Amino acid sequence: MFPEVAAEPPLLQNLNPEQRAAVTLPNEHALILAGAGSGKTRVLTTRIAWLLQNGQVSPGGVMAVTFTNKAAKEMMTRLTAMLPVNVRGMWIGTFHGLCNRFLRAHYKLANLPQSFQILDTQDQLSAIKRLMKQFNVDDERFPAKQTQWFIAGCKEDGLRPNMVEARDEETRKKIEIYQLYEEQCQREGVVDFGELMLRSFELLRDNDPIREHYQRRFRHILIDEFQDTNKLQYAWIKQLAGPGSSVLAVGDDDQSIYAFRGARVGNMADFVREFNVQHQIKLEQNYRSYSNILDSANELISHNSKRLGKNLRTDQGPGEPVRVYEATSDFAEAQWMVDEMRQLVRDHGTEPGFARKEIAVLYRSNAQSRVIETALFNAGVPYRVYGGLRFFERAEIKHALAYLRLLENPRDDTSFLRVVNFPPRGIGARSIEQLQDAARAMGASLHDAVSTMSGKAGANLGAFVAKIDVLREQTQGQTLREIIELVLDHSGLIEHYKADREGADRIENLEELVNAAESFVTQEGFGRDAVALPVDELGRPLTQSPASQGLDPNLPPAGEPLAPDADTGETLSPLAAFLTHAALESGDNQAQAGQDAVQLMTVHSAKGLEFDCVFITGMEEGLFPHENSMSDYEGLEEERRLMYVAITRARKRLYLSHSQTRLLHGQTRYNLKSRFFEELPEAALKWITPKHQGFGSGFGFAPNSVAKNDRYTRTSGGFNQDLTRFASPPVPAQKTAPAHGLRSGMQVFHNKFGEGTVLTLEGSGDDARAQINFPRHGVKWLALSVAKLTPV
DNA sequence: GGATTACAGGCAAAA
DNA sequence: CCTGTAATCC
Repeated sequence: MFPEVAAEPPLLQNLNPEQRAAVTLPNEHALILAGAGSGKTRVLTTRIAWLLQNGQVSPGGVMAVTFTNKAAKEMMTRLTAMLPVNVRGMWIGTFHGLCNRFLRAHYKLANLPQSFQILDTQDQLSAIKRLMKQFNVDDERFPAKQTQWFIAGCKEDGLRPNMVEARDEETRKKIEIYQLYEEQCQREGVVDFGELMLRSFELLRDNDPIREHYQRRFRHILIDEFQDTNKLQYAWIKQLAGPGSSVLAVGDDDQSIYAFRGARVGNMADFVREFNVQHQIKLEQNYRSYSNILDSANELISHNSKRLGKNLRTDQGPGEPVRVYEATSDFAEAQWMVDEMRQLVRDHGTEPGFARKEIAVLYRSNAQSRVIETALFNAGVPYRVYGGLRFFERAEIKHALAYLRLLENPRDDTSFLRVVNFPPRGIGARSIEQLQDAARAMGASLHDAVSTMSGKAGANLGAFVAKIDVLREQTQGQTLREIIELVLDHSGLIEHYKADREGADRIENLEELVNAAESFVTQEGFGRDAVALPVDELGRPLTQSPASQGLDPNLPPAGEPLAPDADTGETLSPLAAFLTHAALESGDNQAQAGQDAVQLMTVHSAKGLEFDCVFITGMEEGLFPHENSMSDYEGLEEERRLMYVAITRARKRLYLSHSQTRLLHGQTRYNLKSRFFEELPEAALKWITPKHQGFGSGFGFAPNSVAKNDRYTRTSGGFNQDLTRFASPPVPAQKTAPAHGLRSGMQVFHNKFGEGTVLTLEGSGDDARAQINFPRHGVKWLALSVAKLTPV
C-alpha cells in the first residue's frame, strides 16, 4: 500500500533551498516562518506527499489543520494531484471540523447526543438573548452581544464558568449567565463553535486511553496559519502531540490579524520553547509581487516593534509604482476606481487587459462596499461581493434549516422559536411566553411542553408540533433531497414567499438549498468523516484487533462513512450530517460564482488570496486604521499587519486611495488620510490625483478651491505633513476649515481632563468636534469651538 | 391577542 | 443601513 520510494522524487523539483529544507525536515517539531506569497501551501502539501511517499507515515497518521474550509479543500486538491492517495484516511480540516468529527465519534464520552446540533454566531446570540430574558437580566447593563463576546472569550481561553475569576460584580454576573447558558445548551443538545473546541480538548485531557490512542495515531501534525491559533487551540494541539509525533507549525507573525477573536501570536514563541523546537525555517522568497509592492509591504511592517523578523525579497523587477489617489468623496473614489478598472480590463493591443476576476477591491469594513457596488452597478461592471451574509446564514435558509433541525432534535428550542410562528400561524408573543413558563415549570423542552397548553394558543401550538412530528415520521427512510423538498413544501415557507412580492430571490435560494444537499450527498468526501483507526508506530492501520495492541478496544475500524460512533458504529443520518455541514461551512458567497467579475471584500477575507490588481480603498484615519484600534499600541500594530496583508495580495498593480469626505453612519465625515501613507517608501509610490480635480457635482460647491487643491497636488510622490493640513477637510466654508490644527493621533492637553490622544475629527467651523481619549476620563467628544485644547 | 407598519438607535473584522 | 420595539389596526 506504500508506493516505492523514487530515487529522485519529482516532488522536490522546483523548490528553493528553504522550501526543500522544510519539506524534508526530520521527524521532529519544527516552525516555518512563511512570508506572504512564499509558497507556504505548496510546502505544506509537498511535505505531506513527501512523508507519504517515503513511507514515513500512512494517510491515517496525518493530521493537517487549517482555519478555513477553503484552505483545507485546497490542500486536499493539491495533495491528490501530487500523489494517488486516498485523502479520506487523513484528518485534514479546520479546527472546528476536526473537533466535530472527534466529538461525533466519542459523543457518549463527551456527554452529547449523537445528533447534537451546532449553533452559529447568530444562533448563539439568540440563545443568549432568550436566556437573559428568562432570568430578567438587565439588557442595558449587560448587552447580549457583550455577553456573547464574554462567553466566547472564556472558551477561547479554555475557561469554564467555575474557572473564571470574578474580579468585580459585573464579571460575577456574566459568569452566572455563562453558567446558565451552558446548562441551557446541554439541555437542548446544542454546542457553539467554542464548545466544539473546548469539549474536544477536555475529553483528550481527561481520558487517558483516548488521548494516548490519538497520540499514537497522529505521527505528523501540521498546522497552517499558526499565528491565528488561540490559547485553547494551542492546548488542544499539545494534547494531541505524543512522544512520537512531529508538529509542523507554519505561520507568519506579520499576518496575525485575528487578535480580536482570541488569536495569540505568542503561541509561536511558546511553541518553540515548550516543544523544544530545533528547526526553524524562514521562507522569505516571494513569488507573487513586483518589488515596488514588496518594498512597500516591508517598509510598512518595519514600523511594528514586536516581530520575529523577516523580510520578503523577490527576483522580479520593480514593476509598476504603487499608485495613490486622493478623492474628494467616497462617491468620487468609487467612480475613479471604476474608470481605472475599465483601463485595466481593456486590451491595449500589445498587452492583453486584465481579467476582471483578477481585480480586487479591498476595504476595512463591510459597510464601505455599498458605494463601490453602486458605482460598479451603474457602470455595468460585473462584480462579486464576499462577506456579508453567506448562503447558510440567509434568513430563509436558516428558517428551512430550523425545521430540519427540529426533525433531528425536537429539544432544540432555538430552532423551535425561530419557526414556531414563521410563516405566521397565529402564535404570538403572549402564547410563546406562556409556553416558555410551562416548559420551565416542568423542566421540559418547548416542544414537549406544548401538550400542556390549552385554549386557542394551545390548539395553534399543537398544530405546529403535530406538523413537525408528522414530518419526522414521513421523512423516515427518505433521501436527503426528498426530506428537504417535503419540509419546504409542508412548512409553508415556499407558499409564504410566493405571496411576498419580493420573495422570488428567497424561493430561488430555497431551491438552491435542495441543490446544496444533493451535491453534499454525491460529493466526494461526504463520507470522509471517518473516525479513529487503530495504527501502529508508523501510523499504519492495524490489521489485528486493536485490543491486542493495547489500544482502546472501543475505537472503531477505519474507513467508515459518516462518522460512526466509536462504540457502536452507529452512523449519523444524512440529514444530521448535512446540518453539521451547514453550520461548519457557512457556504461560499455564491453570488454569480464562476463569472468573470471584479472581487469586492474586506481585508480580513482577502487573507490567503492574491490578485493581479488590488485597490485598497478608504485609506483614512478612523477607517484604516480603524478608530476603535487607534488608541492603543497593540491595536495599531494589528491594523498595520492588516495593511501588510492587504498590500501583499497584489501581484502586479497596487492602488491606494483615500477620500476627503465620506458618508458614514448617515453623516458626512472629514477624514484625514491614513498615517500608513507616511510609512511607505516614497520611491515606490506615484501620486495620480489629477491636478485640476474639481469637486464632484454632488457637492453643491464650485471648484473654487483649485488653488488649494493645486498646492496639494504638488505634493505628488512626497507626503509633506504640513501640507496635508491644508488639504483636508475641504469644507465649503473655507475660512473655518482647519482652524483647530488638530490631527488624529496628536497629544493634547485639556484643563479638566488632562492629557489625551485625538482619535477622530469631525465637522467643521463651529460644529467641529474631536473625539479624544483621555486615559483618566475615557473617550470624550469635544466641541472644538468651546473646549480649550493645547497641543502637547 | 396577533399582524403590520413606523421609527429610533446602533454600527469592525469571522470559522 | 439593519434590527428591535412601539404604535396602530384587525
